Amino acid sequence: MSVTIRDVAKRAGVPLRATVSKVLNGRLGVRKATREKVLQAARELGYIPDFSARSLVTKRTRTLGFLVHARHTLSPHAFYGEVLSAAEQEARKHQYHFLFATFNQGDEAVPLTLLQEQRVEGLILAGCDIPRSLIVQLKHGGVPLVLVDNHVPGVHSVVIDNEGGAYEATSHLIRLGYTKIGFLCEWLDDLSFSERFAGYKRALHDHGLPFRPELVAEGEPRTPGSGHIAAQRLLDQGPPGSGRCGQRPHRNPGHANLSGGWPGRAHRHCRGWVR
Amino acid sequence: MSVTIRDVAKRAGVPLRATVSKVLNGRLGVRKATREKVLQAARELGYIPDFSARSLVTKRTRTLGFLVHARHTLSPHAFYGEVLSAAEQEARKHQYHFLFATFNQGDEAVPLTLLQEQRVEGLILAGCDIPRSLIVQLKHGGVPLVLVDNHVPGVHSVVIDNEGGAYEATSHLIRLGYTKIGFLCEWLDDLSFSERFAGYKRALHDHGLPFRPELVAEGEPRTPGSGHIAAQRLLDQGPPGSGRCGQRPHRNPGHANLSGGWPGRAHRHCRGWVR
DNA sequence: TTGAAAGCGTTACCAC
DNA sequence: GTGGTAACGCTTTCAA
Repeated sequence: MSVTIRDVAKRAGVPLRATVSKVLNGRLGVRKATREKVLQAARELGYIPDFSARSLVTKRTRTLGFLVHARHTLSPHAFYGEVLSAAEQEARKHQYHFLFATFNQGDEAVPLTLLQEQRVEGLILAGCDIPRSLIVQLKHGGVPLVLVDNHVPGVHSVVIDNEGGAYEATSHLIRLGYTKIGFLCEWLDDLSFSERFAGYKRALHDHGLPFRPELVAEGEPRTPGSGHIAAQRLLDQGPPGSGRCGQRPHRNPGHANLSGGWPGRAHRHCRGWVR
Repeated sequence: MSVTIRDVAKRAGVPLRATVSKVLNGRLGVRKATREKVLQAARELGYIPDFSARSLVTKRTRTLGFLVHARHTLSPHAFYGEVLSAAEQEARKHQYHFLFATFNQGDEAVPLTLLQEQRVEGLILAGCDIPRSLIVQLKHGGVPLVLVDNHVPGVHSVVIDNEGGAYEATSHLIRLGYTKIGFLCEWLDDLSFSERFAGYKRALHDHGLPFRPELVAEGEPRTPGSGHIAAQRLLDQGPPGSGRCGQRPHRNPGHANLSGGWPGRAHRHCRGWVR
C-alpha cells in the first residue's frame, strides 16, 4: 500500500504522527533536529499526504470547478479551452487544481452537488449558456463565482471589450484608406453585438466618416451560418432603410446575453466589411 | 454547516448512520419501511455525502486526470479541448469526473503526485509531448492509462487513422476527376505523415494512377508555417528527384512520434493538393 | 517543545 | 435485518 504519515513517523524515529504533520505543513513548535529527521524520512519514503484524509479535516480542497456548456466545448471555434488552460496554469501557481465539467441541459444540479460534496471551493462558469437562475442561486449561496464571456449584475465576470475592439478594427480599416465599411452581426438586440455596433459607429464618427445604415446587416440569432446570411443580405441589398438595417432600438439591452449564442465564432461573424 | 449523515439518521429516527449509508448506497439488509424513512429524510434535508470522507474510506475518487501539454491547449488549432469535453460527457455517464491539468516542462512529478495523493484513479494523456519516460514509468506503476494522439507500445492509445484518412481524401479527389494530386507534409520521417503518405500512394495505385515523386514536398519539422513552406517548395519545383521528394526510408519508424509536433494543425497542412 | 487523544464524515465489519 | 464499533489518514487541540 501507499506510504502514510505513520510510516514517516516510524522511520524518522518520532513517536507521533502529529509531529510529522507539523513539520510538513511548516508549522513551528518542532526542534530543528526533529524537523530534519522527519523531512529526510519523508523524502526517502516519497511520502505524499493523502488528499481525502487531509481535506476531510481541513475542509479545503484547493480545487476549483470549471463549467462550460456542452454545446460549446465541442466546437473547434470556441475558445474556452484556451481559457481553461490559462486558468489552470495560473491556479497551479497557487497550488489550486481544476475540476472540469460540461454543463448539459437539465444538469443544473451538478455544480451544486460539486459544492455540497465539498469537492470544489469555487466555480468558473464560461459562456452565456449557463442559466441565469442558476448563477443567481449560486451567488446567493455564497459560492465564489467568476463568469467568463457572460455577465450578471453583482457577479464577477471577465468579458470582451466589444466596443473597444470594434472601434479598433474599424479605425484600422479607416487608416488603411477604406471609407465604405460595413457592419455584419447576428442580431443587434444582443448586448455584445450592440456594443460592437457602438464601437463601429464611434470610430466612423471620430474619423469624420458618415454612418450609413444601408451598410449594416443582421443575420439570424444563434445560428452558425449567421455571418453568411448577413453577408448575403448585404450583397443582395434592397433599398436603404429596409427593416433589417440601421439603428433600431434594442428591446432589452439590460437583459440581453453578452456575445450571443456563438461566442467563439463572434469574431468571425461580426467584422468590418470592405467593399 | 452542511448536513451530514448524522442529521439524516436523526431525522429518520434510525439510531445508526450505518443504516443511512446502506440505504443511500443501495445495499440490502434494510427493511423497506426503514429505507423509506431514510430516503425521505435525506431528500428533505438535501443531504449530499461528503466527497472526502467517502473516498477516504472507499479509496475511490471516481475521478480521472486529463493531461495536455501546456503548449497545445493554448493553440486554438488544437483539438484536445474537444477530446476533453467528449471524454467528460462519457465519463459522467459512469459518475466519473475529470481533473484537468496542463503539463509543463519540468512538471513530471505532477501526474504522479495526483496519483499518490489518491486524487485520481487513472490518467488520459493527450498529445505526443508527454515524455515517453514518464509514460513508461506510470505504466510500470500500474496506473490505468490512455494516450490520445500518441502511441507507446503496450499502452492503450487512441490515434488517428492516418493511412485510411489520406486514402479517402486522395480517392475523393480522384473520383472528382483529378489526376495530378500532390502530397504535402511536415516531414516524412514522422510516423503520422509517413502513414498518410502510404495511404496517398495506395489510393493512387488502387485507382491506376502513377505515383510521381515530383508532386511530393516536405516542409519543416515542428514548424507552424510548415505547410506554407512545403507548398512553396512544390510551386518552386526544381527538377524531379531532388532530395526533398519521394520515397526515402524512415530513419526510425518504430520510434517516431505519431502525428508530429503540431497535431492540431496536421489536417490543415497535410492534404491532397490539386493543381 | 513534546505527548496523548479527539475528531473530520463515511463505510465496513462484526456480533446480536 | 439490525445495532454497535472500528477504521480510513490526517490535523488540531490540549496537557504535560
